[in-house]
Parts: sequence; C-alpha cells; structure tokens
Amino acid sequence: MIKTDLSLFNPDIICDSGQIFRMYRVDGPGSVFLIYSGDRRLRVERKGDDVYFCCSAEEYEGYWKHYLDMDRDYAALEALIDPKDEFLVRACRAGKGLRILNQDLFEMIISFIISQQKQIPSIRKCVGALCERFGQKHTDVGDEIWYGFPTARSIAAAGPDGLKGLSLGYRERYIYETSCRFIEIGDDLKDTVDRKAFAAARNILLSLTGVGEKVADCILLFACGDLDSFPVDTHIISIMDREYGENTGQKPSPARVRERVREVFGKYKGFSGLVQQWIFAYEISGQNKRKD
DNA sequence: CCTCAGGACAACC
DNA sequence: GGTTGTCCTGAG
Repeated sequence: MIKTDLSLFNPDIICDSGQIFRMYRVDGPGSVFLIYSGDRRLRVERKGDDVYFCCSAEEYEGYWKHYLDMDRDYAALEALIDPKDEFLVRACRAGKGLRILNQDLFEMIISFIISQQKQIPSIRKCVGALCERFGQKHTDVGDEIWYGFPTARSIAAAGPDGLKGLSLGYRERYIYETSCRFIEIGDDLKDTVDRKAFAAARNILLSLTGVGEKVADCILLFACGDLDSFPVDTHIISIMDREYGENTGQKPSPARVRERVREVFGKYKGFSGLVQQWIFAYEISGQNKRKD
C-alpha cells in the first residue's frame, strides 16, 4: 500500500477528466477505483482525505509512480497561473488533485480513435468490448475475470471484419488499418517519443488512418509525456468562445480558435496541456456554470 | 422526425 | 489554406 492524499491525487476528478477510459468506480462514488493499463491493474482507495494505491513498493516504483505522474510537482505549476485569469483560477482550484497520466501509447491511439464523435460513456463501452474480444484474459484465483488491452497484432490478426459487432461504426476501418500500421512503425514511433521529438512524433501520428490533429494531440499529452500538447475539441472551442471570445457574434473558424488558444495560453510554455485539462475537466464537470 | 456527440477525410474553391 | 458534406451509432 502506498499512501498519498487528495490534494496530490484525486481519483474522482481523474476518473471524470476524460483522459482515461478504463478507470472504474467499484464501490459507489468516492471510495474504491480500479485503473487498468495494458495488462496491469491498480486498486485505488480513498478514505477521507487519504488515498491509497494498493500495490507493492516494487510495482509502484517500477510502473505506477510514473504512470500516475507522481514524480511531478503540480503545486509549482499551479503557482505560475495568471491570477487575473478568473476562469482558469476557478478551474485550477476545482481541479486540485488532477494529474496527467502517462498511459500506454497504443492504448491511447486506439482509445482516442474510438472517441471521435462519441460521448464518454459510449467510449468506455466500446473500449471495454474491444478488450473483451481481443485482450488477454486474466483469471486470478478468487477474483473476477478481467481483460487487458489488446495488442496491435491481436487486432490485426482478426482481419478487416474482425471488429464487427462492437458498435464502432466507421471507426472499424480506422482501428484495423492503424493496428496493421502500428506493427510496422510502432517501434520507430516509440523511439521518436523517447527522444522527445514531439513534432516528428505528431507527424507520424497524423499519418495514421483516423488520427487527425485533435486525436494526435490527445495521444501526445496522455501517452507521450508532451505536457505542452493542447488538444482543441468542441468543449475547448466552446470555452474559448464563451470565456475568451471576441464577441463577434458568429462562430470563429477552427484555425482562429487555435490561434486564440496560443494567444491566451501560449504563456504557459511547457505545461499548456495541463492547463487544457484543468479547463476541460472543469467544463465537463458542470461546475463552470457560475452560481452568482 | 431531428440534432448532436471530445473528428477525420475527401472533395471542392 | 479554408470550407462543406459524409461517415456509424446511440442518446435526447
């Protein structure tokens, strides 16, 4: 058991932040969570303000500590926020204990291809179904059965029609073709990420079928350690228009929104992706609506 | 019946 | 390079 506290790791906020689709509440809100990553699983328990990671010190040091991003000083980054930006200050305050997880590369590629034009509960369902069909089956004694995340090979091996019946729609072809391609270029992509050549990694990601700018930026942020990646989705567009807009009366073009994001958040160089998560999580939590 | 959801892509101009 | 229509599927 590894002990921390809510201000450093808030499982409720992380579970609902939309960066992870295989984190589940076990025991109702605010008590027990299960986090799945590849073929690993971690139990997280909250008791009051205390939070416990249920694993050995070896497992923690060897994997989960980095996965949970526990070696980063978030308080130091919070302190850099512009106090005049009231929306961001509120979002940051509401997001205390939010962390950017360092998730598996292939898992994030497939998960965020699935995420397009879907709502989070639907994404969870699809990812879970994909794991059940293609993932490794875990049958620990005295425990319920669970499944790991599929490998690119296991998906590709089933052929182009192997994904039918999972409610993936037009994403079937994207997932199949990207799995085939990942077998070829996966190692090269990982090397590029390890060298922190994020611009090059982004170009490789953009060459994958079904990966556009938004999905590529999510993968960079949630799996590649590129804390400066700022995914622009419909929620961010809505925030930029409502909180940082120019009140032109008509919706700005996507390019203009991206430009505006750089104007407003460019000063948070090195951690603008964390800023994105703060305002994104705040937005979808519903707390953004002021109660004057 | 319609619209929209954490987009991507191809076909235009 | 910017804009528009189309793509499964499920929920409201």
